[in-house]
Amino acid sequence: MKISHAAERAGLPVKTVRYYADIGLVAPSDRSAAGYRSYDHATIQRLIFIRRARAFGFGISECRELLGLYEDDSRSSADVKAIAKRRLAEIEEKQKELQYLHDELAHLITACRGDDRPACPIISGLAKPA
Amino acid sequence: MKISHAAERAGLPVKTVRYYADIGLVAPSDRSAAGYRSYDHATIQRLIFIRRARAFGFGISECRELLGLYEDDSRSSADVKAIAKRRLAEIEEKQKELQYLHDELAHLITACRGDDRPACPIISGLAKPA
DNA sequence: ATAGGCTCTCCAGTAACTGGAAGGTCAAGG
DNA sequence: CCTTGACCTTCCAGTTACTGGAGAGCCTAT
Repeated sequence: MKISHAAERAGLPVKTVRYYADIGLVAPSDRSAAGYRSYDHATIQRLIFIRRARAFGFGISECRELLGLYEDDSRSSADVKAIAKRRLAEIEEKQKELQYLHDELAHLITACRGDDRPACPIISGLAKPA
Repeated sequence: MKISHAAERAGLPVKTVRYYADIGLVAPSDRSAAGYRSYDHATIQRLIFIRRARAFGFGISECRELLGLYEDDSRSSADVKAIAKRRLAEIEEKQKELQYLHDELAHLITACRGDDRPACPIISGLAKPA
């Protein structure tokens, strides 16, 4: 299967599939005589796996780790769980941050009349000290 | 006031202050004979404004817009409110996304026994179709 | 006079792609 | 047989918002 087909199956842009090959994340299963990348079923599965892991916010290096575990039939589920838990903690951290931003910004917006006069609590709020 | 002093007052790394000067976001108020950047009170206020806006997640180009409004005494508060609202919507979008990720990942983690056996719902969950 | 602590500019690298240019390959149609 | 068009290839540059480092200049104190 040539790259555009494989990319479509995996739900990724062609450019990205090529990129993953370049950085050695998912190598094509073969190359045609003309040098065309060729992808078989297992390789496409790997691409799908990566797409989903990325969608979960795992970075490329974490994807590499996870892919290793995915391919390794003798892995322990504890290894995977550890990585996932780390990621979950990061997500929760980010959620707290966002909640804080949200509340403060919403507060400023509520305080702003939004008319054609210059007085604006948003601007003053941003200009404040630390 | 030389750059390190100004950076400290503004709560930014020196490198960043120099960077902001390079991209024309906050120019130093003056240059010494030796070419040293020099920052006065108003300029430092601008740096602080930017730091806070960045902390709110506004991108550099939005900061540029906001800074323009900050400096413009004849601005309407409506202009500022519009930008802030856009940003708030983005934050809320991101929050929904994160919530979804959080729940799905937490679900997978709960389902995983985390022992030394290979069976792992996290891995299978990531490998699943679309 | 020299040591240290500033400062300057410029270059390169980060994460994870994305876009584009220049050129090779392949099947179908005229 | 030739051309057209849709593919494919590689490589280079740009994106965001910095950050680190090299090499060199400046300034103050001892």
